[in-house]
Amino acid sequence: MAKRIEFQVSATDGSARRGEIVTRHGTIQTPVFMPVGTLASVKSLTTEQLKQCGAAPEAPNGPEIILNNTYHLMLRPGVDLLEQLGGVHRFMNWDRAVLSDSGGFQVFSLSSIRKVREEGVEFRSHIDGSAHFLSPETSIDIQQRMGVDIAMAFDECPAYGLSHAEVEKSMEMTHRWARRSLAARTGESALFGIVQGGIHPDLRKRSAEEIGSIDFDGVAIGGVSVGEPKHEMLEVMNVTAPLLPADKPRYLMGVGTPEDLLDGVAAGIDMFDCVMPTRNARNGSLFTSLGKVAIKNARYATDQRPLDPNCSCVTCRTVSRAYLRHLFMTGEIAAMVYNTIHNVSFYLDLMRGIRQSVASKSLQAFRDAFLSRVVSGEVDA
RNA sequence: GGAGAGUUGGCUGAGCGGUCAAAAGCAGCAGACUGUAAAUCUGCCGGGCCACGCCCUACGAAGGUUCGAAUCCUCCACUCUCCA
Repeated sequence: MAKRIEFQVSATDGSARRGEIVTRHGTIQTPVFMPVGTLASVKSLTTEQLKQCGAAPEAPNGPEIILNNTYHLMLRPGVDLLEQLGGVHRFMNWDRAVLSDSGGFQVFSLSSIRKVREEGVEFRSHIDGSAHFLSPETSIDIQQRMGVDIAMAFDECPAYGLSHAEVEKSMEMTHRWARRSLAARTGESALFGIVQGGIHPDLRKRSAEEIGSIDFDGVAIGGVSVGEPKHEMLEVMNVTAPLLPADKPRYLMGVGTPEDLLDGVAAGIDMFDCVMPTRNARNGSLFTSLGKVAIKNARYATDQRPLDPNCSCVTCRTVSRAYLRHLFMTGEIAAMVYNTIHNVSFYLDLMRGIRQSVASKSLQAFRDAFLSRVVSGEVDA
C-alpha cells in the first residue's frame, strides 16, 4: 500500500517549520489551522461557504483540512449510514482532507456520562442516554469506515488538576491504547498518536518518547486546553514539541487563540485545531487584525466601517459593523454565518502569514507586528 | 345606565400587612468561550454615595388606618370585560 500521507519540511525558522502534507484529498500547507466540523459540518456554514473562507481572491480559498468527531458522528448519523453513503467526504461534499478526533476528548468533556476501563470507554449518549462503547479498536474502525484521511489514536484526555500519580496511570493506559490503535488500523487512513502526561514535564517526556517510538504517521500533543492556565499549556508545548520526531507532522490538539498559534509554530508545531473561531463567532466574539470585537457592544450600533479593515473576506468586503451588530442582536441566522466566515477567514489568513514568515525566516518579526497591532486597541479608532 | 375586573420598575407579569428596591421572563449593558452536550454560559440591570453597607425616590393620584402598607379603608383619575 502506498504511504497514507507524505510529510515534507521545506523551510525552518528556529524551531518553526514550513512544510506540506500530501493526502489522498489534496496537499496541506503547514503550519495549518484545521477548523472544527464536529458533526461533518463547520457550524453555521455550508460546505460551499466554508470554501469561500480566506482572503486571497485569486487563490483557492477555504481550509485544506477540517476536523470531525468520531463520538458525535457515531451517534448521528451512525457509522453504518456514513459508510453506506460513501464516507464523510462524499456525505458533506467535501473533497479536501479530513482529520477525525477519536472520541478521546469526549472522555474528558463528557466525563459525567462515561465510564473508563482498560478495555475502553462506556458512554451514555448525551442525546438519548443509550449506551455506546468506544475502544481503540472500535474508534479506529469507525474512523476508517468514515474514510478520513487522518485518524487519531483513541486516548484518555485527563482533566486538569489530577495528581501526578493519576495522570501517570492515565498516560500509561493511553500508551497501551496507542499500540492497540495502531494494531487496529488496517485501512487507508493515516494514524496519529497522542502524547499525554498532563502538566508534568517528566510524564510529557516519557510520553513523547513512547508515542514517538511507535510507527505513527504523525504525533499529537493532547491533554491541553482543558482548563489549565496559559503558562502551563505553553510549558507543556515547549517541553514536548522538541522531543517529537522531526520527520512527522506535529499536531497540538485543541489550540488555540491567535497568539497560541504563533507560539505553537515557534515551538515547532505543524497542525492546530480549535473551536474558538467558530464558537466565538456564533457568540459574537470576532477576531480582527486590530484586536477582539464583541459585535454586540453598543458602540458598533452606528459603525459603518467593515469589521476588519485589513480583511478581505466576504463579511468584511460586503457588510458593516452596524449591520453585523443588528443581525446579532436580533438573532438572525445570517449573523452566525457572517461571523463564522470572518473568524475562519481570519484564522486561515493568519496561518498563511505565519507560513510566509517561516519561509522567509521572519516569524519573530511577524509575531511582534501582529501582537503590537492587536494590543494597540485601535479597533474603535 | 347596570355588574364586575384592573392600574407594579423600559415591556410582559408575580406579590395581597413586616423577611420588598419588589419574583420570573423579555429587552438593555457588559464579560467569558481553546481535540464543540454551546446560536451557549455568567454578571449587572430605580438613583446616589467615603459602596460587601448606608441614604433618597418608588408599586396610577390624594388622603387615611397601623409601630409598619405595593398589600387594608376612602375618594379621584384612567383601562378592560359582560349586561342593557
